[in-house]
Amino acid sequence: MRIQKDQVVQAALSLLDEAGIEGVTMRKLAQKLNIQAPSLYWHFASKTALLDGMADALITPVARAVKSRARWENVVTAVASELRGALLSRRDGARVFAGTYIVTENVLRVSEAMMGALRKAGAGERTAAWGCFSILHYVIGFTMEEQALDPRSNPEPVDLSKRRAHFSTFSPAAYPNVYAVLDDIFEEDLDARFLFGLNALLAGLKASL
Amino acid sequence: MRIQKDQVVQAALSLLDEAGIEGVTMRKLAQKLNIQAPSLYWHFASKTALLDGMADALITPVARAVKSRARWENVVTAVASELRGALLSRRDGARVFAGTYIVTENVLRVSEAMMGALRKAGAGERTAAWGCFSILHYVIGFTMEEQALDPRSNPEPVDLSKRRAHFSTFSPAAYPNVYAVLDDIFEEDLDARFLFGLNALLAGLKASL
DNA sequence: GTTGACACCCTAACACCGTTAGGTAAAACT
DNA sequence: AGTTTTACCTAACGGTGTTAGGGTGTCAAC
Repeated sequence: MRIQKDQVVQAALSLLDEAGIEGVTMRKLAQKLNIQAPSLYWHFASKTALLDGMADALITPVARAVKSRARWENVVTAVASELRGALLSRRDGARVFAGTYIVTENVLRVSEAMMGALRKAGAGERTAAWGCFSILHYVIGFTMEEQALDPRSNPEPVDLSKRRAHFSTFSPAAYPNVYAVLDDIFEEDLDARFLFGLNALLAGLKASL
Repeated sequence: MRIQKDQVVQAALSLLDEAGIEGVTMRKLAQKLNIQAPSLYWHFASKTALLDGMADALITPVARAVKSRARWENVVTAVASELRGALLSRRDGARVFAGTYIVTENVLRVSEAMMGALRKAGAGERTAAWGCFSILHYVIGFTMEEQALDPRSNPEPVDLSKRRAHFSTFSPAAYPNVYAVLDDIFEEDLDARFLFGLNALLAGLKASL
């Protein structure tokens, strides 16, 4: 065995960081591994399968060491934050993950940790299942948008003043409420914004126990 | 004017329904309009610009007739549901929307409606702004996943029994909580699931007013 | 010690992609 | 009538995922 599947995935993730999701091509990846592009098809049936492998590798660290002793809210928050962190750890990571639909041991482990916490909190089957998915959807949606605005992902970083200037091309009279909260729309503390929504979701779920 | 920008977008959306997001190519779109592919560049500077136009057209109907007289929770729920409906109205609609980052009148109108409702409920600037985005992220995350499993989007519809069978390849002992709530994971009433998460989020926001 | 299987990689090529350069006919404006 | 603008054209470039079919080294079995 000269090259293993896992090495290909690692090289692909490294390429992802360098070139972004659009720059991950079979030829460039092959070049990184000092082989020819068609040889990659020995390891992966298709590029989609490769992206699935990348997505799976991306979330491998999540919920690895989940301490179920903690209070259930803290467990859920920790897992959600770890997932966000994992997606953010690579350029376009959220896009890669959202673009695939995989059911692997890693995905199950994350779900298990979250559903376990919810059930421990006294949630019924339905509340645990749907609540878990609601949280995951929020995390993915948030992180995708967060990363789309990340300067690292964008060829030319969108600076804040330009975005505000673009907003000014619209009539303030037509969108009074948007203008009223403009400062908070452009707030850059994304950790705080993430936790705000997550806590709201969590509080809502807690109320329906 | 033989062909207007709007006609191109409409044809592109029609092509999207027929061929999916991967099937939307400049050549196929040109064929649909009885012109040659490079001519499309007269109307759009790039394919990305075209996709932006498609995303914008997709959400045009949302929050068109929002009755701000209603109770604020109902306004938020209505706008969120309309957004989900708009994304679901076209094959891969959520993927198209999530793949772009646009700030247009249509986007502002949706935000305005939602933030207006939140502020009317007594939310501070920050709660209104961040709460609005939390809801939008949830809607997009949910709808993306919903549509990824939609038989219409998938070449070969993933049937339920196969997905359950795939789950059985994993050890129930390792994932007891997942197995305990399996019936609810596979519940097919997606309207109910959507509203479940939305209501939780809404309840959480209400508590922090 | 030869044979065969298998793992891993190769070259060549196909059909398709987004995009650019440069030209052309018709319509609109002055 | 002359000029500009609009809306299209052909030809072509460099890139994409993927397939077909062939090679070469390693390692076990006879």
